[in-house]
Amino acid sequence: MSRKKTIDEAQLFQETEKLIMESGYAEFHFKALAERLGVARSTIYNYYPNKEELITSYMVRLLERAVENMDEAFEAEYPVKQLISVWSRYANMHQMLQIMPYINQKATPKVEENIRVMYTLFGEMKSKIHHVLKKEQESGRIREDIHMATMTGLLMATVQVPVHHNSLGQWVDEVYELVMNGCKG
Amino acid sequence: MSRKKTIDEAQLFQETEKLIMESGYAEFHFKALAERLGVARSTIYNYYPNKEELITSYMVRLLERAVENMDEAFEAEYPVKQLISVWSRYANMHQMLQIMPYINQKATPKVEENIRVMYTLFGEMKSKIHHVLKKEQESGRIREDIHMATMTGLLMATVQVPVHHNSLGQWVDEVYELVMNGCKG
Amino acid sequence: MSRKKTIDEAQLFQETEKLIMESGYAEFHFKALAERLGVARSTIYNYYPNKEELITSYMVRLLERAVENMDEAFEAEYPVKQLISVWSRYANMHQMLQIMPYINQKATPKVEENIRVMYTLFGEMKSKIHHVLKKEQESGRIREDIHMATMTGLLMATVQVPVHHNSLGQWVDEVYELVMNGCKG
Amino acid sequence: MSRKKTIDEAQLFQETEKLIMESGYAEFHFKALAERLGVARSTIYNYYPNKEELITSYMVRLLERAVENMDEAFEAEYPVKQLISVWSRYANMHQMLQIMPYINQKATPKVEENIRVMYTLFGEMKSKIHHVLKKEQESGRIREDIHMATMTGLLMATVQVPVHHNSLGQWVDEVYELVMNGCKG
DNA sequence: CATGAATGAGGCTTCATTCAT
DNA sequence: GATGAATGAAGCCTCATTCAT
Repeated sequence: MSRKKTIDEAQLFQETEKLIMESGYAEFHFKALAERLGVARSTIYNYYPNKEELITSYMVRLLERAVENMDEAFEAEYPVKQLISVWSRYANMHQMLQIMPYINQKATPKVEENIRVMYTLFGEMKSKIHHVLKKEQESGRIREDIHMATMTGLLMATVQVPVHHNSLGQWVDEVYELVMNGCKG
Repeated sequence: MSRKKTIDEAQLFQETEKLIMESGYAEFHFKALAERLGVARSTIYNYYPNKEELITSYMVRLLERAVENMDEAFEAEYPVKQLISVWSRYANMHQMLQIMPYINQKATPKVEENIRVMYTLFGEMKSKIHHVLKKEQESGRIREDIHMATMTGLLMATVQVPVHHNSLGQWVDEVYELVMNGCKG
Repeated sequence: MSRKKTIDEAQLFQETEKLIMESGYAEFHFKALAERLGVARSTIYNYYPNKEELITSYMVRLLERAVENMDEAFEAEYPVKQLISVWSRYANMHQMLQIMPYINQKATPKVEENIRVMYTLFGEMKSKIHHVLKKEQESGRIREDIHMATMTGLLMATVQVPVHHNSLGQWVDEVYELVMNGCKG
Repeated sequence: MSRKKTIDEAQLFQETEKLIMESGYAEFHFKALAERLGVARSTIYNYYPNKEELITSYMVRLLERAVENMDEAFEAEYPVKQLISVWSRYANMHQMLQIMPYINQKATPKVEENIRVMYTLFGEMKSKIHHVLKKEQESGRIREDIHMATMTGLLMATVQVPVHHNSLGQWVDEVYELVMNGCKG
């Protein structure tokens, strides 16, 4: 009946991510996006009515997946290590979240909703980490004399530790080792 | 007619920082800045020829101070703790550095130079941390089986750990404790 | 996939009128029209090649009917009253004509023709009113010391008098009374 | 101190009026306006933040003047004639008011306020006409058997009667004669 | 015919920046 | 130096319209 699509949401999200990771949010326009996708700028408006909705929709999806993946930690042998591992796979998510203050959060109702959803997901995420740590405390594998919030914070901050080594696996090993046993010689 | 209001660099930097900390780089315009300073927009151009130069100059100065302060760590009793402490006082610097990708880095030669200087300063900073850690390793207070870069990274990442507790002092204590001895129970 | 909804000119005109009466010409898009008709926007192009042709065609038809109805006045007992009565039934036409300045009159040859036809019909209309008044003058029921154009104009302007009372009939009675005998006490 | 202005509000209003009278509201853009004024489009934004504010501000001023002028009628020898006369001088106002439905009335708070003010002024206007008619009724110069609203409406509608004759004075004479004494022969 | 997809033209706005005083 | 005025570049967005299926 109608022409076949030349782009789809997957491509849209993919280029959105690439664009932001490469050049930051300041360079994220529909103009640039359209150029990369090889379509007219207005075409994108047939998919998303403005850039805020596109980017927040993308971020929601990203967060959703991360939250799901986090469940792996519950069944893993070394839950904390698993957390770090999952978390590291979402390094880009961390960067994406960093741009949230730059988003015009009142653009449209849909945007506001997306933002709300993101906060909810973010809360879930923290809560899952919390649960994992709590369980570990109960089995005596994690100390109890430090505020949970600090430990959670440290764990989440590890995503910022640069990956200098051969493999992500090695990175995870080292970071896990440090987080668990500290730097002391 | 004209009130002949005068501004100086100190005010300029101060409002620049406030503006960015409050609303992020996206809200950092000469328009907004001029309003806060109570001068005409064009007046700012008598001091800085464009916004990139202003902001990068400000950041250079900030970094310089931080690098200087870092030297305290060399003489401290607990050098690593001191590092964390200094570092935490520059939380805003961390946020400022985060906006670097949003800056049009090719604006003018002066901007490019500022960026270069910043990278140099950043290198110095890492190097100082490196030295501190190295010295600690030599005196056996820090382990040697983990890549230095990972430890440095973790240390620098701690600035992201949120401060939930009463005092910054307590925060430093807890983070230091975790960094040194880990989470293990 | 496609529901194969069909539309006809009658629906098209009906929704056109409703749309314009409710929201004015500024809100008259094929986008809105298509939504109300429950068809794809592009479907309308199978009937009318652009919005100017659609709207001018609609207006031509409206005017044609009004002109026809005006003939009733010739046979009526009180021709002037009949005129006012017919005229009042075309209040919406009056509103439609008001949007003419907003139409891009050079859109297509067909549009230009429609506009021409409208002017012709409008002329006919005036001429019919003129004839009615003339005949009334001849039978001495209407004064002769006022320019015919002014009287015609006043008659046509009455359509703007708001209808505050119970019935349209009452409105016609009052306006007719005023037009014939004036406000004088 | 600063450059001298190349345009002022008066010119802005004047061209606004001309533009709308000539081409209708659809052709009223800052682009067209800027061309006529011989300035850059963005310059106009230094005066009015959007077209709705400009146009509604203009209309408010127009209405204000009309309302003021209406007071002449109270002191005039033939108040109703005076009303028609004043009213006719504001023929353009009538056209301007016609475009109100096309204005995006929620553009900004200022626009909303302007609209409110306009309604207030419009109410004042009707009320003044009402008073004049009432006073005339009391002195027996105007009939009492017709709804006031209808007479007010007719009076206000006269602005639509086209001016075919030499002078506006003549037009006023004829229309006044008709309004007072009617068409009857 | 009906449709959904793509597009271009055109209008809206915001700011950084330049300039005359 | 300080200022207010003007401007251009750049991004946003909406529709009418075309086109392949």
